[in-house]
Amino acid sequence: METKARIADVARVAGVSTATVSRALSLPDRVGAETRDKVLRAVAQTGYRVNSAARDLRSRRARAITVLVPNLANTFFSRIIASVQEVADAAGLTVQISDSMVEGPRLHTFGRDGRSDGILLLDGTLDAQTVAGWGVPVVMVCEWLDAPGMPGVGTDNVAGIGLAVGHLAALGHRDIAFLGGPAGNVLSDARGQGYVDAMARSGLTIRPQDRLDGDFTMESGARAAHVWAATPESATGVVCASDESALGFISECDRLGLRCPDDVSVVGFDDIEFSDRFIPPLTTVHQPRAAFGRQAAELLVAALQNGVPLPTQRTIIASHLVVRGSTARR
Amino acid sequence: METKARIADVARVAGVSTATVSRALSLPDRVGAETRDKVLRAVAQTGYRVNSAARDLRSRRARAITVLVPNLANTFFSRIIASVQEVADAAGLTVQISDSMVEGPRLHTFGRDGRSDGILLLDGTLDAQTVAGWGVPVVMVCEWLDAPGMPGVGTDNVAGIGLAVGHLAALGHRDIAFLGGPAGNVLSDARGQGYVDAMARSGLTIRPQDRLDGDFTMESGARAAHVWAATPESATGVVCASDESALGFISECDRLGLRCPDDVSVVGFDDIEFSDRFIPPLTTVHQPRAAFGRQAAELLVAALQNGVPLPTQRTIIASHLVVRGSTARR
DNA sequence: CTGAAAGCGCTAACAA
DNA sequence: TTGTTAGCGCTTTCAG
Repeated sequence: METKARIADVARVAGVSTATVSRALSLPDRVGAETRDKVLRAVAQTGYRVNSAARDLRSRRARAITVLVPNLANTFFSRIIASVQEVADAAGLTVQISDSMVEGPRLHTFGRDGRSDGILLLDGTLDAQTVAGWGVPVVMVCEWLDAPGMPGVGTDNVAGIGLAVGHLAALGHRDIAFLGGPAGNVLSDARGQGYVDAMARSGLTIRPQDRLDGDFTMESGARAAHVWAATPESATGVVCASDESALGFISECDRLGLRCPDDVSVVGFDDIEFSDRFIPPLTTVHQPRAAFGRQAAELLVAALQNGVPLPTQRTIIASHLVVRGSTARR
Repeated sequence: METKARIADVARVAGVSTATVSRALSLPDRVGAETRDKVLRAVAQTGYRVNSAARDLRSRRARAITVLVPNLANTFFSRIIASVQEVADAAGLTVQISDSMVEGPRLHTFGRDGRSDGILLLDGTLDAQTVAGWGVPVVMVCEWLDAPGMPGVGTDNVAGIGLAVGHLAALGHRDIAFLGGPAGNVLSDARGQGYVDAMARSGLTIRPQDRLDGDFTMESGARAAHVWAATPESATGVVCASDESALGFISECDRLGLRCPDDVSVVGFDDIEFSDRFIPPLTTVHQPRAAFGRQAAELLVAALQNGVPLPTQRTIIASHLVVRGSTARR
């Protein structure tokens, strides 16, 4: 039960060969019931655990998948990861979570280092060539790369923002601003496009001052609040590219003496846990994060375990608007 | 540059032995400059990456540490993990993040499976014997186990709550309630004790209705708000065992038409990012999360790489009160 | 400073 | 159903 029992120790105690121990543990069906019991007893007695380095090396697979997240502090990701864990657990796979914002060389070792058999990538800012170089199946979640043919799961961001703009327009808002995400980010671009499309569709005009810069963070939302408040004839409704920036915006407005939704209506995007508990509760575009994680993980697991080919395009899961207290009739 | 170059391929291209390639990569000093260049060129040309399964097996170490977190959705943990990453990166170690809430058997394989050399444990609810069975160095962060002699990094929770109670008392509050954490949790217990101690120290009495049940979550805070609001002569100030529960409490009060801090003063514990942006901004006990992560990681890395023995007790890092807008004079 | 050779602990063929 | 036999790809003595 002590330091480190190896498979040979178990074999000796059970009175069988190491191959039989190995089989009893990973392919219980291919071993006699009696033998299996003997082995399991020996395992318990010796406290044996397989050494995965040895197993991975020999079997050329790690029985693990890696989830690459750009920013663990972003609460948006945690719910996704939770459902990935569920699916992976059910399939007998270990989940490793890693930061995709690592410096140069290490970024290239994912997959190739033999530590995981597949990757769930939640970061759309990586170089497509780097990703291709990983040499293991990759499924994108939420974000995506420019590279064509990559499997992914996410929502229709253009349509999502359309919901938000439509809601504000229906409430009588004519001047609707957009608090964007970081430049170059695929989500920012799509959501920005959704704003343009939806404004046109509603017959509304976008004025220069209606474009507010942001980067998804609360701080950027707070900064945008200052810009917005200092603008003459500023918009009466603001659609934000993320919940966090929306919360930052409302919070800073409050400090400036401007109330939401009395002085300004604000819509977020994501529906993170805090949004429902904010004061006022945030009207936002809900993203089915659990479904993202589950579907992406299922795709990857099927590819890994049953050789099911990965799709060559994104799977789109619809978002919907959750109307709460941060928006009001103009 | 293709599928999978092995060390032998690099050796052939460079015209040296595999042993030399290995040395050139991990012990550059013990190899001639010219040879090293040849090898590095061959590595670049072949696109070689070491197979860590093979390396880990042979060298009997994984060059990785595991961070075990009970709940990734809790934003409290992310800042801690970020600084762990920094320290580990600097030491050339990989960080693996895993969920400590996994079911039975898998819980026993951490450390013993050869996938990591040490563990940072952020969950105080695990069985001490299970942890001991991991067979690798473990450092607790924030929470701790009953087992004596375990190294850990955290704050003085009793003192922290004392700060909160003292603040409310100084503001003239006489009836101060405590919204607790989950029963049996070490943090809950310590913070509950801090409440009892501080109330006594301030000469204040704890009435039965001043004890509000919670479990650190926003929802539990919201439930407590109902209980509190329905109580006659309810407390004028509430100290909460976590920021999330404090936010839930304030939010639900607001829905009940009760304003913070006008109708009730609320103090949180943790100082998560959202607290500063809540309306009102939350007065709370700040926990130095980055320092927790950094110190714990440094302890572990020193033990792993330089054989520095781990301390046999917790390292305490002081918390401090951040006064914001959720508390007011009675 | 470099090469040859021997495994790390395990699983996958291949036999029996 | 079980055992025997080879390695998986790498690092590490041990020589030279």
